[in-house]
Amino acid sequence: MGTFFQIGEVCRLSGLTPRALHYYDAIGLLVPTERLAGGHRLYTAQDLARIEHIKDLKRLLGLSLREIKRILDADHARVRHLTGAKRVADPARRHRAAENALEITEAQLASVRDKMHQLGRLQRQLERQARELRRLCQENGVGGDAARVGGGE
Amino acid sequence: MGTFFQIGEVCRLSGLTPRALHYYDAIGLLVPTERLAGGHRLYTAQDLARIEHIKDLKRLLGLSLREIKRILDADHARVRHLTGAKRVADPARRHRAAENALEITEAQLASVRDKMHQLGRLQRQLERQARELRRLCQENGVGGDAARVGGGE
DNA sequence: TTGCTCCTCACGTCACGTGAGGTGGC
DNA sequence: TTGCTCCTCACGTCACGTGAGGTGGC
Repeated sequence: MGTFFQIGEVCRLSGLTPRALHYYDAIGLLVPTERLAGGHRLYTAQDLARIEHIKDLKRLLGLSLREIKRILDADHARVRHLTGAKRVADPARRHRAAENALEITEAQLASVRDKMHQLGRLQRQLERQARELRRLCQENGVGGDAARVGGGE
Repeated sequence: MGTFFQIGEVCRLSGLTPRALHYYDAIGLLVPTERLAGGHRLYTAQDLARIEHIKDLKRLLGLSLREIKRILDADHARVRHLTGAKRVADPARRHRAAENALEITEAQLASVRDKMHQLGRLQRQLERQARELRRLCQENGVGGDAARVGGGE
């Protein structure tokens, strides 16, 4: 039916290592959709999308794998409750599910904005430092306070 | 002479734990300037500044403590070579030191900008998701496709 | 049979968390 | 003497890294 990827392909596409994927499998964070008789893991395109989500939450927000699992599982469940053919019939419960999902998303957004501010602060600091160093390079390189040594190039 | 901070104060000011500071001391990343006879660590204002730098590089750029140590040590040595009374006499060597420091700073800046872009991408993605969820809340809450259940407040 | 990719132990590492038991100045 | 803060082992944990030895289809 669908197209499957072996673990080697997934590693090339995602930049993760086989060991990391084994670990994600063991803790239930990313269980491959299929397995060959010999035990070889087979991943789908959805699995790849989940991996990208995991990488984002880990590298960009610094969350633990346990927290990431909680968020992704909630997200997945909520999306299935809210849309498509299998969505929850009761509209009140559906409303509650949407509000819950919105809450989680807003929390992540707040975290993202906080990180952006902090990164902005660090950026300005580093830029100031770079300007000062460039000034020092000019001073010592072109019109320094001492004889020129080992000149040109 | 100067004002010293005991480890408890440093923890309240920085948000780190005593164990983390013990560890930073053990690996040589942050060795407190002074020690009491009983072994109690005493930190200076400069030590606190170094801690903030460490926190930034760790939390925002995700560097390992080994990499952070390398950067901070280089930074510290270069600053001392470049400025003040004890600066290196030879202007050619001083120029090289400045260029080296500039290179390290530029590398950090590139990393910061990359992170900002990736965070921006994640932010737009989350905002789109939040908009859709708000739409779903409206649909199910105000003019849904079924009877209203358990209404107001 | 030879490569290649994959597998499962299992021990090592990094950056601490978490008690366990002991010291030292108001 | 009683608290309080601090200390040093030392074992546990999280997220993998790194071989060690074995399986399975072109």
